[in-house]
Amino acid sequence: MHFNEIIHTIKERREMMQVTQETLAELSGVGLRTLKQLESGKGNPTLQTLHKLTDVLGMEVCLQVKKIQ
Amino acid sequence: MHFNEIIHTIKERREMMQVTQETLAELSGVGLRTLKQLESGKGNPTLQTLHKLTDVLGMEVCLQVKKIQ
DNA sequence: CGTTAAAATGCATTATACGGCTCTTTTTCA
DNA sequence: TGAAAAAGAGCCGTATAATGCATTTTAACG
Repeated sequence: MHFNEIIHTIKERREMMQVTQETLAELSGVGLRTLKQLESGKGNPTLQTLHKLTDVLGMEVCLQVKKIQ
Repeated sequence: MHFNEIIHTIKERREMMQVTQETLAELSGVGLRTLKQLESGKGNPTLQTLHKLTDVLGMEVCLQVKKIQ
């Protein structure tokens, strides 16, 4: 899963849950500025930030062996 | 997948491939100091760092919907 | 339109990840 | 059990992620 995909997934999931950036920021404990930066594709979030966000979104970060292409 | 699991997976995978921290650091472009810190459980890697490492290890970061427990 | 909510952006500050260098500790192996 | 390799840890400068605040832009809707 590529960087952009990960970011996009977060945004998509948030919108699917009909939650504003502001609300997600509050619920997750991530700064609003940080979330905005992330979703607009500028940023390189830490694992912790990613975890805080995905947690609220009912998702989780994982590692998996790459599929052969 | 919890934080520690992710870190542990990286270490496990590296050892499985019989690669030293030093070699993985070189191959991935991640600083040796950073990798050491990571594997010893101290650290909060950025997505980029994680990506560099997992890439060399033939793995990838992904998001998935949490399973119901 | 005009209004309002949501999202994006600029600026500035603080916290911390990254990384090199060196030294210590642990592990490995003949 | 002693030497060498690998891993861990301290010190510390640099880059940048995280964050707040204010402002601007965009989207939604009457």
